[in-house]
Amino acid sequence: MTKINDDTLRTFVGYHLKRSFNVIQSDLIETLRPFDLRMLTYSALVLIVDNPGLNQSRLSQIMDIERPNLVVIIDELEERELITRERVPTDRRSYALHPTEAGRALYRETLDAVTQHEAKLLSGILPEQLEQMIATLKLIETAKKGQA
Amino acid sequence: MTKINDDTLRTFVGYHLKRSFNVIQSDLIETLRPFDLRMLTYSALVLIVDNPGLNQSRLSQIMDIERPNLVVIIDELEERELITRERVPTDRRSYALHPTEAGRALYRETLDAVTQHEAKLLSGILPEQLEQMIATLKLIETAKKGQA
DNA sequence: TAATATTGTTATGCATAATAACATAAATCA
DNA sequence: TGATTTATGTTATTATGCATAACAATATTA
Repeated sequence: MTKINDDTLRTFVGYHLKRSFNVIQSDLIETLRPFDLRMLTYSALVLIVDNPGLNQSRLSQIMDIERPNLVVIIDELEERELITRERVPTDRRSYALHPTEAGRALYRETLDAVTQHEAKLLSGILPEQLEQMIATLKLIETAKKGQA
Repeated sequence: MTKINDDTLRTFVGYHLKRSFNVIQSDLIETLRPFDLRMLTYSALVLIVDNPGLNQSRLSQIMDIERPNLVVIIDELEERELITRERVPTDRRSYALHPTEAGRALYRETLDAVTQHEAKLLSGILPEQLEQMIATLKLIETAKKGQA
């Protein structure tokens, strides 16, 4: 079983990001499965609980997805009665998104589970090291705007 | 335009990884577009050039994708005559994958382009900082195996 | 008031990824 | 050796993530 050489791809930061994200993503998917949530429905739920009243346009912006893709996510959360869509009197085009009590309860449960799973997965890494990495990731996140 | 609060999601390393990877991925997709390559076809091409003779089973392993998903990728590279599938005499089940001269030429072109684009995108970040981050990313990558 | 922009939506397509089932060939084992 | 198990590549199918075009309803602006 000869070892395969991926040195060329290893010269790319994106390759490392992708591979490590895959590890965390797999863990997260398994963590969310018992709650019948996908990554995007979970993210949306958290953001709605933390920002009650926001509309779909703003939510799609912060989630970095196109508005059409958010519709089905909101549909699902609404159908499960985790959130509500409420007409805004001052702008009848948009809906204000609010969590239901069930939504807030699920939020608390999942937050606990996700936090613990990630902590366990990353338990072998020093907190300072993770903090430093996050600082660099933030720089990358804003790199697009920063440069021409 | 009220600012949206994503502090909860910011407590997760995976959230930062995802967002920063999106930035790099967008850049990479644009970089590869002129060469008519997607991320996966590009990765496969690089790995075949760097490891001539490997088979699809091994390639799918290193690429962290299922074998069925690799088939169409290899089909595409073969149809464009960038690689060849050659029967292995000692194991007639598998194919040895080899780059053609055109495949090696495209490899060189794209390697240049991708390297330059990533360097430009990350030009505002100190090399030491990137190196430190990569070291941490490698730890995450192997975290799954490391823990129970 | 007329033209333009925004919000949510439907429809559609592409890319990534996972699983089941299968034919062919190799390896194991009993 | 022959029977069973395993490995490789493949087809088919499905789920998910993500992007664009086009549209109705409403709001904004010129």
